[in-house]
Parts: sequence; C-alpha cells; structure tokens
Amino acid sequence: MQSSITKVLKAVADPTRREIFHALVVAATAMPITQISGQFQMSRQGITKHLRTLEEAGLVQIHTKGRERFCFADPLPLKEVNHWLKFYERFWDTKLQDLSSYLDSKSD
Amino acid sequence: MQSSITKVLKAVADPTRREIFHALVVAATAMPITQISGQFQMSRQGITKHLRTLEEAGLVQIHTKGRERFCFADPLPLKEVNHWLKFYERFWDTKLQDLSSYLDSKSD
DNA sequence: TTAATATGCAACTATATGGTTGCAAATATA
DNA sequence: TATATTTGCAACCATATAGTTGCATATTAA
Repeated sequence: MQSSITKVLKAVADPTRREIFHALVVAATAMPITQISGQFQMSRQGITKHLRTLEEAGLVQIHTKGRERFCFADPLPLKEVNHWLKFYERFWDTKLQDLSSYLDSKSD
Repeated sequence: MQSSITKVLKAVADPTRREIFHALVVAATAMPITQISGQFQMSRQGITKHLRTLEEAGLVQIHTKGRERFCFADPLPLKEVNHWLKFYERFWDTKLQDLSSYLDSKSD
C-alpha cells in the first residue's frame, strides 16, 4: 500500500485538488459537492473524483445528509508533510555541494 | 506549463524520488549516476528518469565531468512547498468544521 | 404522485507515469 | 589500439491519472 505521506503529497501535487482544498479551507464550512463543483469549469464527476482522492489522503472529510454530501477540509495531514520538510530546512540556504570539490577531484 | 510548485510536489510525491533525494542530501557530495543507482534495486535507467524529474523540479543539479555526470541535491525549491504549507499551519489543530453547524442547518 | 435535484456508478478516452531492455556514443584505462 | 565504463536515447509495456458522458437511484419539493 501507499504510505500516508505519499498519498498526501500525491493529493496536493495536483493543482485542481489544491484549489478545491483551498476553497474548502477558506470557506471554513461544509459544502455539498454540487456547490463546490459550481466554482470550477470541470464537470461535477471530475470534481467528485478529486474529492475522493483528497478524502483518501485525509485532507477532506465527507458526511452525508439526505441527498447531499457535505465536504469540509481537514488540514491535519499536512502536518506530516511539514515534518518531512523540516529535516531539509537547514539546507535551504546553504549550498550542499561546492563545485570545486569534485571538479578538481581527478587531478589529485 | 506546469507551475513550479506543482513540479516540486509531483517530484517528491514519488517515494523512490524522495529516497534518491534524501540519499544525495545526507551524502552532502556530488555522486555520479551509476554510484547512485548502485544503492537501489531499480535499473540505472529507472534512476536516471527519476533524477531528470528531480532536476526539472530544481531539487537536483547535475554537472558533467568527462564521461560521468555528478548529481547533488539542492533543497532550495522545498522552501516554496514550505511557504505553501505555512498558510494551513494555523488550521492543523483546530477543527475547521463543527458537525453540528450543518447537521442542524435544515431544521431552522 | 410527479418533477426536480444531488449523487454514485460504470464505461470510455487520452495522456502521464514508472519501469524495463537494447544499443550506440563518448570517455577512460590497459 | 583494444577494451571497459558511464551514459543517453529510443522503443516498449503496464498501469495510473485526469477527465468526460450516460444512466440509475435516492431524496426533496411541488
């Protein structure tokens, strides 16, 4: 099976899914699928598929009420991404590789 | 064209690419492709493809010396991912949606 | 009861992705 | 010069992904 962080990263790697997720976060309220898909050019089914991917990553939660399915954002899984990133933070502003160290390596 | 952050997220969404990238970061030195691929089960060509994806995301830099191509990690593009994440940080530990707010919405 | 609305499921398409193998070219070594 | 090493390119394959449309079903409203 795919690891949790892989699922989350794959989910947010798609720009449409990032848009959907963002819309749900800023709305800060649960929205039925049709209402969400109304904000996009894409077909409702396209949006539904993206919502499922987001749901499987844990980034969206969906609850049924009557004929509607209310979706809301759950940013918690992003914490794991943040933790993964954290390790590399110390290297962001330091060059990892000084070119001269290998450009001269054969002349020793 | 794909946005920069989409490229970076897609690059790190693959577990093998995360492994390659991590190996290069901890090595903290430039390594030729054959040496990198020696650390994986996958074929050299498979690794080369992943390296190209990482390179296109800016996460790996490659310099040719003689018949060898030295690769090293450049974590800088992760800064952009970190910036994207930052916005959602404030929501990690607060429930975005109180279920009661919509479960009762129709009874008003 | 009839009509409208919200949704899921299934089928289908096109393209991207992750991986392989074989071969040719360039460089380094004996 | 002859051989070994490092690599890129191309072809190929299987599967995943992003998207569509059509239709059936459940719920709500008239």
